[in-house]
Amino acid sequence: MQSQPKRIVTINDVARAAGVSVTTVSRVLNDKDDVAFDTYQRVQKVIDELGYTSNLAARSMRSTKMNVIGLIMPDAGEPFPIEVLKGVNSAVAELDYDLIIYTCGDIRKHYAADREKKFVSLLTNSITDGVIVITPAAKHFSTHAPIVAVDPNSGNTEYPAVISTNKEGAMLAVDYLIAQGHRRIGFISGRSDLKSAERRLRGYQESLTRAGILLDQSLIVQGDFTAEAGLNCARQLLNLPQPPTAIFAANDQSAFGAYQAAKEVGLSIPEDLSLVGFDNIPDAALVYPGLTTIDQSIREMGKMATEMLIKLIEGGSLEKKVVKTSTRLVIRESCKAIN
Amino acid sequence: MQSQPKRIVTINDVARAAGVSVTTVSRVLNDKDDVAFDTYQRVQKVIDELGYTSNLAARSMRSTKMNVIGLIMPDAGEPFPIEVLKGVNSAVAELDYDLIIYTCGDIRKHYAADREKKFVSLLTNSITDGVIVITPAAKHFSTHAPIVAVDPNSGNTEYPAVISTNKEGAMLAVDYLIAQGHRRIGFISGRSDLKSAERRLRGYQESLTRAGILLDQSLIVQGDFTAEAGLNCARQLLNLPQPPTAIFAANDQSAFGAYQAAKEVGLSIPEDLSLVGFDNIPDAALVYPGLTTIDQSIREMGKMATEMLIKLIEGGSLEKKVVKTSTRLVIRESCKAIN
DNA sequence: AACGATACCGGTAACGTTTCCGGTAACGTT
DNA sequence: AACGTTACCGGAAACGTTACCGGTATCGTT
Repeated sequence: MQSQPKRIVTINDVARAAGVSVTTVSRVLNDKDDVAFDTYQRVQKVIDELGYTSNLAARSMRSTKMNVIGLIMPDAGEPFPIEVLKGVNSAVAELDYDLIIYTCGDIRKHYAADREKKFVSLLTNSITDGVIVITPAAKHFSTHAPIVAVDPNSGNTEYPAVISTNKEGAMLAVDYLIAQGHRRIGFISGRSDLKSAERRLRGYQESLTRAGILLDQSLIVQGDFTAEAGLNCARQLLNLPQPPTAIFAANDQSAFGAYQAAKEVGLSIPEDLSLVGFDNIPDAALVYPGLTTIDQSIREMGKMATEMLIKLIEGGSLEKKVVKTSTRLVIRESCKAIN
Repeated sequence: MQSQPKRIVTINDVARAAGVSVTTVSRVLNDKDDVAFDTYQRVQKVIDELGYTSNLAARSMRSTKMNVIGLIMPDAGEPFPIEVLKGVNSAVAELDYDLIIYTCGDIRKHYAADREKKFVSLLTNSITDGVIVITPAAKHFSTHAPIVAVDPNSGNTEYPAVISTNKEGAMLAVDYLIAQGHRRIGFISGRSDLKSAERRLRGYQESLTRAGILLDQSLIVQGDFTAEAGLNCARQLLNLPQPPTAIFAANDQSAFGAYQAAKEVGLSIPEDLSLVGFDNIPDAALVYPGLTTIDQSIREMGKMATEMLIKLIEGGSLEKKVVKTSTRLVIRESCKAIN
C-alpha cells in the first residue's frame, strides 16, 4: 500500500479552518479592503499554519491581471540572450512583477519559430500579462496581450522593440580600424534574419565606401552569431589569396571563433591580425588579448524592454515604438595599427 | 473609441466552428483515440484557421499531467546556475517536456529562501509536474510533487539530489599544489550553507593533513562563491604577514576575484602566486592565464537532475537518491612549481 | 433477427479562484 | 424614530479545460 499523494490545501480548506467564506480569504490574499483587522489576522494565521499557497492556474483563469511577465528566449547557450535575461530579471525585481521564462532551443533548428509562437500564445492566453521575445525567429504572433521584441527581425515593424544603434556602432568599429591604417578588413556577418545583423553589415559597407575603399565581396562571409560559424568564417577569410589584416565580427562570439582560427594558422593577435567584435559581453574582457568591441549595454536593453512592456500592460502608451540604445567603442588589446 | 481587446479564441469557439462537441476538440488536442480520422482533420483545420492555442491555466487546472517541469534558480547573474540551466534545457528538449524557469534574485538577500518556497508551491500546485531547485536556500518545501535538488544544502537529506564529488575534487586540487612544492596554501571558501562548500573545505583540510602540513586557520577565509567576495578574501590572504604561495578557491568565480586582487598588489600569476579554482565554467578557459581548475561537468549535473525528476514524475523510483558526479583536474596556466 | 462488441461522440461535473452582487449590522444624522 | 451611510462579509456564477460516464450507430457473429 503506497502512500497516498498529499492533498493540496486549497482556499476552501483555509476558509473552513478560519471560519470564514472563501471570498474573505481571497480578499485577504489580495490585500483588498473590506476585511476587519481581526479577521485579516486570523485568516493570515491559518494560511501560515496550513502552508497554503494559491493555485496559479486557478487564479489566472479567473482574474485578468496576473503581475507576471513572460520572457521567451532562443537558447540558453548563447551569451546575448543570457545578458538580456539578466537585465530583464533585475528590472522585474524592482517592480511588483514576477518573471517566467521559456526557452526555444537552438535557433537554427526549423521548429524554433513554431515553438516561439506556441509559447507566446501559451503564456499570454493565461498566466502572463505580456511577453518579451528576444531575437524572434517568427514574424508574427497571434495574441491580444502586449509584446515587446528585443533585437527584432528585419521584416517586422508590428511590435514595439528595443534595438541598438547597430549601423552607427559598426561604423565606429570600422572607422577605428581604418584609422589604424587597415584597408583590407574582413567582415563576419550575423544571423541574416535579424535586423541587427543587416544594419551592422550596412555600417561596415558605409564606412568603407566613405573612406574610399572599394568593397570586396570575398571579404564578407556569412555567419550566424555563433562561435562555431565564426571559426569557419575566419578560416575562410584567412585562407584567402590576399587575406585581410583586420576582421570585424558582427558579434563577440563570432570574434572568439576568429581567435581560434588565428591560432590554428599561427597568426597572433594583434600583431598579425586585428580584431573587433560587437556586443561587449563579459567574456570580451576575459579573453586574451582583451577584445576591442562595440558595447551595446545588453542588460540595458533588457531593462528598457521590461519597462516598455509594463507600461503597455498597465494601459499606458509608448512615446516611441522602437527604442534605440546607444553604442560605443571599447578599446582593449586586440587591434594594432599597421604602417 | 479605442479598439476592443481581441477576443481570445477558446475550445468552445473551435467546437462550434467545427460542428462538434468540446469533448471531441479536447480529444483531438490531446491525441486521444476514439475520434474518426475525418473529424480529426476537420477539427485540426479549424484549430489552425482560428489560431487557437489551449489555455495553459485551464488545462493545468483540470488535468493531472502537464508535461512541464519547473526550474528554480537563485540568480541569473552567476555562471553555475546558468550552466546547470543549459544542461537541464538540453535534456528537456530531448524528452517530451517543456521547461519553465523562475529566478529568485540575489541569493544573499534574506528573502531568497521565501521566494524559493513560494515558487516551488506555485509551480507544483499548478502548472508543472515537478521542479528542480539549484543551490536551494530553503531547507524544506511543502509540496506533493517531486523535487530534485542540484548542489543541495548541507542540512538536507529529504530530497533526491545530484552533487559532485566535492571532497575528492578539492583533494585533487590541493594534492596538485602540494606536488608542485607549495606548503602555504590559502583557501577561499564557498557559501557556507551549501553541502558542496563544506565538502570542499573538508577536502582541503584532509589533503593538507595527509601531507603532514599543519593547518593554519588564518589561511582559510570565508567567501560565498561570488567574484566580489573572492576579491576581498584574496586581499585578506595576500596581506597576511606571511602570505600563501598558492590559493585554492572554492569556485572559479572566487578565483577570478583572486586574479584581480593579485593584480592590485602587483603579483603575477603564476610566477608569484599559483591559483586553482573549482567548477571549470567556460570562462576558466578564457581568462588569462588560463585557470587550472576542477571540472565538475555542471551541464551533466543538470542533465542528471532532469532525468531523475522525470523518472519520479512518471512514477518510477530512483536506484540512488543522491547521485554523485565525477570531478577531474584540468591543468591550464595558473600554477607554477616552486623550489 | 437478435445480440454483443466496437467505434465514435456528447453532456455534465468538476478543478480553485476571483468577481459580482447583494445582505446584515452598527453607527451617525436628522 | 427613521433613514442613510459605512464596514464587513457571503453566495453564486463564471473562467476554459479535461475526466467520467453514458449514448448511438455500425458491423460482425450466431
